[in-house]
Amino acid sequence: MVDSLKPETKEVDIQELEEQFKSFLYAHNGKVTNERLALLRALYENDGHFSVDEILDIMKNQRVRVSRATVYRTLDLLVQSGLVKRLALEGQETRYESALTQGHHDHIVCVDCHKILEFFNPELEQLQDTILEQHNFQMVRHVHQLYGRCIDADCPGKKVKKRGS
Amino acid sequence: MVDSLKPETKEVDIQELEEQFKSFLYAHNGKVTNERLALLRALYENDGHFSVDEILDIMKNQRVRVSRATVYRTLDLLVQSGLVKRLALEGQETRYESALTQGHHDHIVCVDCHKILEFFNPELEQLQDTILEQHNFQMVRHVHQLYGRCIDADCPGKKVKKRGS
DNA sequence: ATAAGTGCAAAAGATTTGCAACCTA
DNA sequence: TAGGTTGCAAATCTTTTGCACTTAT
Repeated sequence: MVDSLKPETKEVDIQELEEQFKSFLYAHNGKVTNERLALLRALYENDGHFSVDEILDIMKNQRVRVSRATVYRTLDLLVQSGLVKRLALEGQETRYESALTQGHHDHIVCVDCHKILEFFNPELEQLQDTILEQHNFQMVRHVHQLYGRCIDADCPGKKVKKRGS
Repeated sequence: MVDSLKPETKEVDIQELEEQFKSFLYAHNGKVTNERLALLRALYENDGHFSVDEILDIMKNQRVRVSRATVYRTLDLLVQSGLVKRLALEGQETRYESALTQGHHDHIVCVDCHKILEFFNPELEQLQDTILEQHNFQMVRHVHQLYGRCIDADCPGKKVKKRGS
């Protein structure tokens, strides 16, 4: 029986996350700055997959002054620390999401409206491990994205179809 | 029973491919030029996953004069026509491969030496269809890449390990 | 002839980097 | 105070585009 679950959702404590990030920084000779903590919070207090521009907007709305360069540099740190995941989708900018609010998952993307859904399927995960093993590889990570057309009424793709152009 | 096959290999006739491409061009008000045919041949007479730079090198070696802009423009046409596949791998340039010498397949990539292997697993394909269906999406395509470390002796990742750095 | 293709150089978009001023520890 | 961090602007890198010239049909 095939079941594609939504990834499990976890309660995360921002305080605890900050501690984790601080530990990471300490271990890497890094310093704890307002910009860094604010970016961590921006990604965890908002739910979604954000582009760098969107992150800059979020922070601006929260009256946090930060440069684009610092956002890029900090995102690298957050990804290295494992607290944030980088999502390279085809045909759009790189996006970032909190890594600990959800269990591991992959993505479904609508090619018309760019909506992003998440899925998790244990069978799939198992199959991937087996395949890599068969080829004598040690798994590091995987990229798995399903691109399709959603059936939502407000999806631009749908509208175009109706006009029959 | 899990079996991750190598994708089936097909014999392709370059002449026939050229006809296919010409038909595509004709149907799109496009013209048949030397540059376009040469690029089609470059990708089919060489086996691999090539970056734009590599394609330019191949063509230069074959004494075909073509500009980078034309390569980009022609690759778009070839991808649209279905004769060539575009491969967006993380951390490296976009690559292109012939689409008809092999059946559908996905990729395994070594994060150390960037070696690319191909695999095909029917169960995996089936699972993906089911998942997309469950989420009310119409499948368009998918991106599936397994990143790992290969065990080959000449892989740079291996060498680093030996020194124990 | 005429619409489309080509090369070139400039433009665009995303990300990285050098550097002087500025903070954390 | 010493070394890491920040912002800014300049630099990179990849891909796209405007335009005058050339070619396929």
